[in-house]
Amino acid sequence: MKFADLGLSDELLKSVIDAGYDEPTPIQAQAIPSVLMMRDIIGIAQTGTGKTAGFVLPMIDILAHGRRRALMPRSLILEPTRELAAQVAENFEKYGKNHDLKMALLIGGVQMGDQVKALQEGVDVLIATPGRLMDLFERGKILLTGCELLVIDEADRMLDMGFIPDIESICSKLPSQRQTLLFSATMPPPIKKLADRFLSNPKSIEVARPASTNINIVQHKVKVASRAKREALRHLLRTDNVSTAIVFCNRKTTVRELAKSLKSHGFSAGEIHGDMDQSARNAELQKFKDGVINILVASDVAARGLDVKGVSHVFNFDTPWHPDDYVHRIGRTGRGGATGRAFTLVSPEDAEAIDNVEKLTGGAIPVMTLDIGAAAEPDERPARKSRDKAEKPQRAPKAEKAASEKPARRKKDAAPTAEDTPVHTESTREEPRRDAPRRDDNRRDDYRRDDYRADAGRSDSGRQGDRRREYRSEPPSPPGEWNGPIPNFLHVSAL
DNA sequence: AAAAAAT
Repeated sequence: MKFADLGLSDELLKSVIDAGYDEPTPIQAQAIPSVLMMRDIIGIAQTGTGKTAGFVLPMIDILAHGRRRALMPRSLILEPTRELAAQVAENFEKYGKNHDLKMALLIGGVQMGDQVKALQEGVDVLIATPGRLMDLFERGKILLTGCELLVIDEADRMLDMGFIPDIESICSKLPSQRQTLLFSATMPPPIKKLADRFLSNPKSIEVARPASTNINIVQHKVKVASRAKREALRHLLRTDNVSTAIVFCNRKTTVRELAKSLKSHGFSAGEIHGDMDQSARNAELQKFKDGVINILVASDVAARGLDVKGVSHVFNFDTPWHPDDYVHRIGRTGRGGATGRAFTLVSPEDAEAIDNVEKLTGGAIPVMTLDIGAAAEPDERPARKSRDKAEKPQRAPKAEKAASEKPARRKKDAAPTAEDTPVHTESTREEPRRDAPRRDDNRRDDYRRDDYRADAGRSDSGRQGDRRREYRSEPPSPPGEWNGPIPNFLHVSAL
């Protein structure tokens, strides 16, 4: 399958080829012809699957016909974060260079003046985060009645962020005669409901199972006492052939402190999180893209969709609370067919979270132990379960495990791991058959955690808080499996 | 337990 077979115009094909692409990704191959036929689409796809070009390319051809008018954008793309919106705008610029199309990027954190001016001059494409779009709409700076093409990107993320009421309100301002494309990595009931309400006879396109991880990413979890995390990270940064890395933390404060610490240890690091103003965020991201720094310490503002070429490593300094975020974070590496490496530093506090991640992704992540000193004196409690002991032989853990354990269930997980994992790798779990039901359990948990009512807005957080408490009051799961003495620190040699 | 998004 070639791009030339998808029905795109010649001049558009030229920009695609100039950008270095020849073969469409699966989602592009499926989405582009349908979008060109003006179908509504529900696309279930992770970021990194080429989803953006999947809608940007056909949109350019659709918009090539017709005229733009002041204040009346002809199409609208909604994105959950400013960075994502900016990225989609870059795509439009790249692929639309042979077309006379105007776009406006409507995001918060920047002056409204230029945005208003662009709207007054007339735009073909509006790329927006919901907040700023609503703001401008309420100020009467936009008319959405001419907007006959709508893209709702990362819908599940929008849901997480409480944007669904905004989305509904925006949808109701658009003409009912329009084409709507909805993309989401997962399809929880509220998103399905949204799709039922605002899409007509949509074509479903699914390219990757939700929450599956890219086969090009070699994953490890590194057991480490929480106070040894920084040292473990530095060790990995120095020894694992890191060219460019994103280090994710769960808290903005951790991001700040870690970035500072890395710098003081001589690393070329920067930071990005939501407490920084937009220009600082942009500047750090640009430094990272330009190679001025090669380590970006980030909050989950950068977890989804961020597309920086050539990120060799993703480190999870903390295991994300929400297992979906794990998939998104590590998806920042291994892009475009390259091989990436993802390390998750797992301290006892991360035990429950990593457990949820493994349930979601359907496979135990291989464990790696480091031979760094600080990790050898962790603050753990004695082992509690016999299973734990069985999994912590002092010697040759691998051989023993290999005999007793079934291979990872999904080949795609097993393949890169087997060939690329250092010798000192073991698997911590032996319950493969429970995978399927537990995955379902986990998903139900997801639904319980968030408030999915259509009218749930940010002002409704009290209710959400109640639910969270309810969720958390369930019986606590046992502490981390490796709370017992950490096994000998096997030397990890050639990584 | 967090983060994000309008100011």
